Amino acid sequence: MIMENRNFIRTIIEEDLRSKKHAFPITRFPPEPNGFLHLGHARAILMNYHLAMEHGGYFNLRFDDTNPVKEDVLFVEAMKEDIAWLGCKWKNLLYASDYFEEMYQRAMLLVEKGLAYVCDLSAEEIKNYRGDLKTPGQNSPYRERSIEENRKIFEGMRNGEFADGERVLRAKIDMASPNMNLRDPIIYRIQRATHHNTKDQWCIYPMYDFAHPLEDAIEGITHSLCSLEFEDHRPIYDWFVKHCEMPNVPRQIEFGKLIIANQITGKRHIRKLVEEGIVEGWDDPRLITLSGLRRRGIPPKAIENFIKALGLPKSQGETEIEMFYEYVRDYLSVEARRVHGVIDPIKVVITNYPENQVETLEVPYHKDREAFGTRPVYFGRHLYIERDDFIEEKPNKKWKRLSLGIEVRLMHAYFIKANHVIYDEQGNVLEVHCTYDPETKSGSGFDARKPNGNIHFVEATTAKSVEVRLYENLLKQDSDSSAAIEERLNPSSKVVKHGFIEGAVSPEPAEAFQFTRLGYFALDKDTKDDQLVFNRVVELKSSYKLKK
RNA sequence: UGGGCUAUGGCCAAGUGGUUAAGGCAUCGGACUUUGACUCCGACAUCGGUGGUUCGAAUCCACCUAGCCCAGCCA
Repeated sequence: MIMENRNFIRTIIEEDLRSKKHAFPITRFPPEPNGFLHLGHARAILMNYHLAMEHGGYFNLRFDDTNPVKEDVLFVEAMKEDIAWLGCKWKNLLYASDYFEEMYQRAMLLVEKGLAYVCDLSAEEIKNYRGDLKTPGQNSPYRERSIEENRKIFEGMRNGEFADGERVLRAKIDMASPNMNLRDPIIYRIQRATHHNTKDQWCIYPMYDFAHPLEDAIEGITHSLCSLEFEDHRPIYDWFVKHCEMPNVPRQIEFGKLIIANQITGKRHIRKLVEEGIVEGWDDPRLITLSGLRRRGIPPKAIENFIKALGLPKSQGETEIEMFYEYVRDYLSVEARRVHGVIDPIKVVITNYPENQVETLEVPYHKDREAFGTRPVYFGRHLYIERDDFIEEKPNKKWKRLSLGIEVRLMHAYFIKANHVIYDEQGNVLEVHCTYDPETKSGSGFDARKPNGNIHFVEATTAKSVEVRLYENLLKQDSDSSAAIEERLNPSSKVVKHGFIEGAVSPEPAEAFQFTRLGYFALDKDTKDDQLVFNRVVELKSSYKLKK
């Protein structure tokens, strides 16, 4: 796979390079540090990064921290970790707050040019003067203040002479514009709050529409990518770059953000789930936050492949999570070591195998990746197999597993035949007594009989006990997206099982293994010395349709 | 007639006047298989609608329809 779609932004960049408009592209990812990044953000991060790198340019990480009341260093650290994890290396780590002085000076330039004025209207009044979608706005009575007066008051704003919300600085554009963003947008507001970077140095903070184009221009960003809802802001973006006389002229280009169907990404919603204990934190493996995906064991490269396959459209769709999982499988299929694990065990006793004897078989970690080496797999009288792999009576000709009187191959070991079943008081299968045929040892070339399928197993006396967390989608499959989240929750989104894995395997943190025939599993951070804990990353696909 | 944007198979998405309308996911067949996985073959759309321009249109024009965004001193 790993098919990368063409996209219109790449075309624009290549044209700009060909026409010598730019020598190389400079992009940026400009998050506001006010929450956690999720899979949707991965499109913006990876596309900005790769589009720049592919064309010999570079990529900046810039925190758009212009609103201290919503932001926190906690989030900047988390975001840095997530972005680095995705493999995106920023050339410069920057903060909008680094430019507060220059922004102030540029705003003053606007004042000097008669293009900005201090407005004393209250928030409520400004709203009323703005008109609505179909009605033009009215000019503020303060719109024609003298340049001298504006300069003085704006200085006063900076110096803390006014209360929060008492005055704002506005750009003088057009109160009758059909584009609401051009109706004399506010560019500075007074807000006494301690900023995570600049502390109490400022009591006025620039608004996004003013700050963002300046940030881009200051850094020499060539292509400023953002999502569709900012299309209406492009005229004002260009207006500020021009009238603030910025030497570099970045170009804003909008694309459709990545939305994954049937997932929870809203900060409010996730916070609520966390507070109510429905999920275990922002990094719960059922969430598609980047930290959740990381904890679950999703390889970052799989995210990159997925994002590249999706492309960068100008339209706005909703992608099914299954497509993402397929890219995870695609990657892990090649990269994950294989190991036998039994998640819902039943005991098998090989009655013709000596007690207290265990033999060792050398088995490759991946049959197509010799470099992965081999591991010792043990075989003995006492084994575990998957409960689903045994049914007393073979149900139909398609059944390729163990049944009474039926012979299957234990992968990498021997053929066994089931002879007898022992039940517990409730009538559940407790043990299956089998016999093995020493002639059928794997690798011996035995081909006199064909087994009724191949199943995996774990030798009981050497096995490591593991806790396995099986995840399903947090929300029910076709849940009505207009319904309340509480009603859409999938009650079996997390199921904990206790099973066994091969004794000789030592899992590395964050490494995803394939548990043969079951799926991919990675060690969770809850793992303790005496208890391995695995998360199921994704199941294997199966064309087996006789599920109960 | 506020403004801006989008519309290609169940989902994602290429395509910018001449292609049998890429590719991926899903689905359905089949081959292979010591993972019912992987891999491999094969099947699977006339491009929101209607008119028009053209020798020729998903690609140009007109009208229509549907959806999304904009009235924070949020980003």
